[in-house]
Amino acid sequence: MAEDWDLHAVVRGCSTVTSSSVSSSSSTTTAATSCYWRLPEPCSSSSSAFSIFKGEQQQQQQQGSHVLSLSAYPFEARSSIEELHELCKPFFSKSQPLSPLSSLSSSVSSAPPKSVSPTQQQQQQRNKQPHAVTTPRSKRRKNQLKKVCQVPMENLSSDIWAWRKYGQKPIKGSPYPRGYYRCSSSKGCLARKQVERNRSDPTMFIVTYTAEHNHPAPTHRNSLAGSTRQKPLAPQTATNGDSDNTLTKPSSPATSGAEEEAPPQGEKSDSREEKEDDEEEDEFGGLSDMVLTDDFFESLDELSQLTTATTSVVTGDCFSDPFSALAIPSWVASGAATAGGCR
DNA sequence: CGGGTTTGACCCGCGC
DNA sequence: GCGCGGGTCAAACCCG
Repeated sequence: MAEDWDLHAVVRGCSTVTSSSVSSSSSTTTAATSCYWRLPEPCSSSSSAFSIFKGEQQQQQQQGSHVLSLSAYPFEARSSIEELHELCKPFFSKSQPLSPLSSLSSSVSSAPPKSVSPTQQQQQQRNKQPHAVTTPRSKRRKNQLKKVCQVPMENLSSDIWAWRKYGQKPIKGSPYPRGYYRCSSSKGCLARKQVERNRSDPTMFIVTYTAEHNHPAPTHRNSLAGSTRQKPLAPQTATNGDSDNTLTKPSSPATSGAEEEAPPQGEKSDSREEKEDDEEEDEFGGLSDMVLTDDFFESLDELSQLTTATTSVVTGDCFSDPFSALAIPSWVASGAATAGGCR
């Protein structure tokens, strides 16, 4: 299994937004990050949404996803977010009175409230982990609302949360394995994320967020300082013998991959880190709290539908993923930053 | 020692 | 009903 691109590293974000990046519009391919909600049920109109991205995304769109084109640096538009938040209010009430956490699980909870079946009991017994209790396996795949983002390699894993990898699987039809991460900031946090390389565009990664954080974003990315280790290329790569993988990935991609092949940005981010670190705290401290509600996303989704044609770009920028603040390849500094305790 | 990654096994949902 | 594929678990191991 030892896949080529081990997402081993904690995909942790030290994302910070450099003001210089503002200029990046959604149209820039390299820096652009796209996100969209993937709904359990295909939305008939979704296909008309944004066809900004190619390949897989289009496929996903066809599957009923809403695509928001996002700047790689969503937080740039912080002020706009507030505005949008305001704009969204009407939709909030309109869409549904969801309580936090409800939307993501809403689709799940919306399922007929069947009593716990024997199998579920088994599962719950088996699943001792906190999240398992709240998200019985039997339902886990049912109607899960997911947020899918396309993230360029540079921005990969640059979100503010600390993620712990709990699994990796080869995906059929894709040369690249998919890494499974869960939030390690808080034990009870249900947030999960999947990182997968875009087959059609290896430079892009598809990050899928599931569930939401039930805790404030870590003010310091070093909540797990020192835990991220830099994996030695040698040993692992030996097993990477996979033709596919080696082929597509000279060095390893993905989060950790990025870590390994990050050189170009490494130095930059290193220096960048320091100054950005400061920003990071206020940048994310408040923002994440503000934005990270399902209601918000829920309504955003709706909003995106409503405003699709007209304000796609705007919404995109603002609604980029609070989960995955994109900016600094923290992985680059995974060693430096995390080891240094982030400062 | 605490926390992360790796990886094989297990379980479940879904399509046929 | 069956098989496949995906998602999760958890033991083993590694690192700071």
